[in-house]
Amino acid sequence: MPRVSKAQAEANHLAIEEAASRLFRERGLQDVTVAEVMAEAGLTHGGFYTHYASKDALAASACGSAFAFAADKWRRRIDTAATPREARRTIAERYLRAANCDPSVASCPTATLVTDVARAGEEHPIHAAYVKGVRKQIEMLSALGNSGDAARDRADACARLATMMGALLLARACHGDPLCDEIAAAARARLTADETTRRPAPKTATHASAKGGAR
Amino acid sequence: MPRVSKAQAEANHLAIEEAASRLFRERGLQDVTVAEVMAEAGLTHGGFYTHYASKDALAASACGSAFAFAADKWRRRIDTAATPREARRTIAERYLRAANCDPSVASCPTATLVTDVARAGEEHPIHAAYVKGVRKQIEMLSALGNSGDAARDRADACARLATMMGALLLARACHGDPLCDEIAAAARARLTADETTRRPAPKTATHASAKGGAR
DNA sequence: TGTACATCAGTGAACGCGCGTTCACTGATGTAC
DNA sequence: TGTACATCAGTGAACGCGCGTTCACTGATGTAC
Repeated sequence: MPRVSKAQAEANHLAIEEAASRLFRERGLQDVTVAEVMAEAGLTHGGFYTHYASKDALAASACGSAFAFAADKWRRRIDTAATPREARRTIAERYLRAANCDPSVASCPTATLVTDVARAGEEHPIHAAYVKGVRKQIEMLSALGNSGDAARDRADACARLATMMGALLLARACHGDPLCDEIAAAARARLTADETTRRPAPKTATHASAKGGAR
Repeated sequence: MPRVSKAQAEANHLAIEEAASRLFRERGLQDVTVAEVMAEAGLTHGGFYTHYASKDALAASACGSAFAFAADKWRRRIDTAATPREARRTIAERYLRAANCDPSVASCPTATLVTDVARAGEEHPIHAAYVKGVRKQIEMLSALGNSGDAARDRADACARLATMMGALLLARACHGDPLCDEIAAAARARLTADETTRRPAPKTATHASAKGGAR
């Protein structure tokens, strides 16, 4: 069986990365073994090192893939939404839908990998991939803002992402308890509430709607 | 050195639990070994099992301790604050202060243990301890609400906690990048913003302030 | 197009190491008299 | 109060097991002629 065609080897590489992307998000970096990832890809563990230099390198690569996949999903939601506000709401609703609150399901890498990345430290190859992915998400959400103030839109995007992933993680950890649904529902409600009622300050209520960013 | 006085044994037990509470929050359940916890408590690993049935049992117990300690801290902030609103703001500000955004520092168990608990599953002894701790935090925040609507106060508390711990985790994972400070600052600003400008609906603006809950 | 051979993706056994847990042992503690 | 002895908190070596990584080997692939 050894020596597989170049096309097959490439397909195997993709299968390994996809399996890793899902498994790492389902169970974390440490609970998933190299052998498991390889088995999931239909291979044996020995061949792993012809594809990646180490498990850490796979983690970084798979993290990047997971973010790319998530960004595509967000992009599609944005493109099909009628307005930026609808896009923001749809993204939040989908993010916090009940299915994602099951901790055994692989959901957003921002949430599922956050402690792994924090603990791994800045030198770990996954750190750069993670930060890049988060930055992209903040930029995407920020571009959906319509306060007319770019800095404000960006701060809103940061807070939104924090609320989304914080609620998702809390709900997942509380799965099996009524708190799970309660937290997810509260965050969904907060994130889809009519944001126009939240005024920047006593400043210019008309200014914002006049310059109104993305449409 | 064997056979230590009952008082000393009790002190050792406490030292083990305190070391575990801190280490688990700093580095997670899996990155901390039983031997490390015991060494931190000034003991050798062999004696561990006279104190706990297993590492999992220690994790559950230490989780409970961490939450109890956190609740005391919140309680003190509430008691010294002039108003519930000031208490809410102080708690959020302290929660997201720069020092806590260093991932090598043990901060709130809600944040630092969330993925460990989610992955451990509902049968793991830590699950009940964690959910109980989160419930208590939500209740404390909820009691600080002043919308005049208990259900609304509680939903606000859920969303607040999600934003707080989501931002803390994101900042910790992005430590070393400008995003770290940006996210923490954005969440602090959001959580300490003048909440009275955020109206429930076009409903009763006076109704809420009239019944106004905690004072 | 056909043949000979070097390459190298994948296999599966093995190596090292670390960690949770167990266990025989120790000797100060605390109790029974 | 003093003495004899059972208890048991703590020690440190050892056991099992799992996992990341290595390596000799295989045989189809792909290339050189």
